[in-house]
Amino acid sequence: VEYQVLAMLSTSPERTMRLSALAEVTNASLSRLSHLFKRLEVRGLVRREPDPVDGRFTNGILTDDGFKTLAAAAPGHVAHVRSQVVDVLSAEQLRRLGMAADRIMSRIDTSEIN
Amino acid sequence: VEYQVLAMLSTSPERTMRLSALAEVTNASLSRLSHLFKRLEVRGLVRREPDPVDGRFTNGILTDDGFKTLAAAAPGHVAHVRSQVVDVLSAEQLRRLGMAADRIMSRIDTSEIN
DNA sequence: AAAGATTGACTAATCAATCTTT
DNA sequence: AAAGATTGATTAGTCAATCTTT
Repeated sequence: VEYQVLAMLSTSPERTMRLSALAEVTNASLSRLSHLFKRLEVRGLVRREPDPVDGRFTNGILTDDGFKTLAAAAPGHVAHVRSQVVDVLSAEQLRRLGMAADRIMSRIDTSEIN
Repeated sequence: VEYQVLAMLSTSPERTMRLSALAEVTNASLSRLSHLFKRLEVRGLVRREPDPVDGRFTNGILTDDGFKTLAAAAPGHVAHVRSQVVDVLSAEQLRRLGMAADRIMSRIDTSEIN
């Protein structure tokens, strides 16, 4: 999830995303994301800013250090996922795995009582 | 994993299995399983015994209390998994999901350097 | 030495309660 | 009140080191 957060931020405009949006795309709870983001912040990889438009939102921003750290980690991370997951399945199998996972996650999301 | 441990024990001869075997079927590390088993033991759901044949093994045994707890939890647990996973996919999709997961897990297992 | 298992320290995730802004 | 987020306490998982038995 830490990698996902850094990666999502790196491809976003201004390298910025709302924490609630990050929680949603990573399928993490808001509480988990808040703790996780704090750890990244302590390490200097991200920072927070209240949304100037709507103060309820908090914007997460990737720092230059965070971008460098992501860039350094990416090749190894991608290679690892490829060798452990992607290369083990056919293109068709991988597509079907993704579809099944999406179905299950959306079912869980809609049935949850918060 | 706690549920899996209780369920596996309940269908084993003498309601007994080696901890290393439990770790393998649940895809948990031996360390994780040891901690988890200790928690179940504190709750009185399982107990340990050294294997009389080979003292390196530890046998995990389901207690009567553990069996009752499992029996009480099973209907709800099964219904939940069914509604969140099984019922969301077709029989064919479910079979393919299982096969893909098995492939990935066995790849991870064989590439691991302990 | 190797296999099975355990331990303790550290890190991460969960859960419920709380706070802020709208 | 509702949405977004945070906090602190508890529980769980990880990692490396260690112990026991073969």
